[in-house]
Amino acid sequence: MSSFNSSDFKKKISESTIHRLSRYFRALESLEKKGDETVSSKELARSEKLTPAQVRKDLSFFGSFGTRGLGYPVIELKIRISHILGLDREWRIALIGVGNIGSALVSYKEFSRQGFKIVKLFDNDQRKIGSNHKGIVVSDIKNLSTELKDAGIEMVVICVPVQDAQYLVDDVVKAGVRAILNFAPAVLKVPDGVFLRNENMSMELEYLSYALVNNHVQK
Amino acid sequence: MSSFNSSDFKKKISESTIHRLSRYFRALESLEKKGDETVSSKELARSEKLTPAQVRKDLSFFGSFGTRGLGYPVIELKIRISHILGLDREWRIALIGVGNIGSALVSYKEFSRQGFKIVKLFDNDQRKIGSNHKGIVVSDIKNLSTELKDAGIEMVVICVPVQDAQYLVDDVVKAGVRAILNFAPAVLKVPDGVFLRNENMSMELEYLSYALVNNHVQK
DNA sequence: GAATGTGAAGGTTTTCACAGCA
DNA sequence: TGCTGTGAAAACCTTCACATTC
Repeated sequence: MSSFNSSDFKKKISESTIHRLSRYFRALESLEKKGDETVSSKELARSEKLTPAQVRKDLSFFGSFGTRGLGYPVIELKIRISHILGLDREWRIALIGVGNIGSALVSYKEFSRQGFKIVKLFDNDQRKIGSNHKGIVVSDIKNLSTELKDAGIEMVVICVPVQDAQYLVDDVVKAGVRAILNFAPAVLKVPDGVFLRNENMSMELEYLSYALVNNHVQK
Repeated sequence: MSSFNSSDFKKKISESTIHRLSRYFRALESLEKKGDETVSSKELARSEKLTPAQVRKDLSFFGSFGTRGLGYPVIELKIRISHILGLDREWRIALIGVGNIGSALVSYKEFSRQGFKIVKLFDNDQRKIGSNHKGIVVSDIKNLSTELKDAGIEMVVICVPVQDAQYLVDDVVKAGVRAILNFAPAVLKVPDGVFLRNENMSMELEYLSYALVNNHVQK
């Protein structure tokens, strides 16, 4: 990029900051349930095992939400963060690959609670096509492109074997979807402007294995 | 810690480096399958979307595995990394909470392929206790402590509702287990010397939501 | 007095760039 | 010549410390 004007300038916010916002959001939900009206950076930090300065810095990237001497208003801050993260709306999601992991995710309450609504399922297995999971009928992967468009799908979750992942991602991108969550242990290519995140459930077990073998000192 | 001698001195290796080792390991498995005998940091980097310098630096923390002018020997490097990560052995794992996610994980091939063997299941639901998942009979959570010890369990995977997670972790720690993978969206406390990792599947969807809403430029 | 918001300091991770070796 | 191994530089992220505000 050789030039920019003030409207397309945006300070790069780190991935860690965004992940911590998710955590603050959850902490605030539980404070709201408890009936707390305000919370200090110190309290928020303690509940998430962070430093107060970290909490304040993270929030300061997006505005000044607190009151000096008092702290942050729980409900308002929750609303602000939900807006920043795009959690103040519903997302229409399709899930491809209704195997072990896939069908577990269809029933995963945490997704729907946060506004992530799985509304379409796809598979290539004739025995699965037409079957019903939590009220959603599994579609044939053949009709992927048109059905993704017709259903107004904005995000796709990929739960297929590793060898099928790349060509499915290609199809999904062709259908105009710009956000993909991939559970297959594969490094996938997507064009610029498409957001891809990977969820690798073995990785954390491998970290534990490393920690035990090396008696690694936990930070 | 107020003093150390050379034998317990260990340079702190970053979490990111360990996670990248997992990725190199998988890449090497696939290179081995392809029959490649050597690989350069450049090739490894490209396949994982990293820089060659990053690959070399990561590996250099653990030794000099390559040959100048040539690259790294695929099979030997794979063996070395598997040893560093503790993947050259089997781990005996218990899974607590045989719900959606829990029962999907029991059948998750990637775990067993990597030497993570789920050998015990626990639940507190009478309808589940005694039932059979992939050849493993679900035990009553009441007998957790003795059964964990008798089975020689080294790692525990927690897939229970958020409100049950902390006291179960406490019991697991009391039973002498030092590595825990937690799928509940809770911030759990463990004493020093116990390794806890969290797997939060909503977090990456939230990141995608943030990216779409802010049209965040992907790095 | 209490707690935010934020430049500056400090620390960590990544990248650069090149000496050294096959 | 080609590619590793690695100090040094650059980039990035976290923490400090304090002026500011309620």
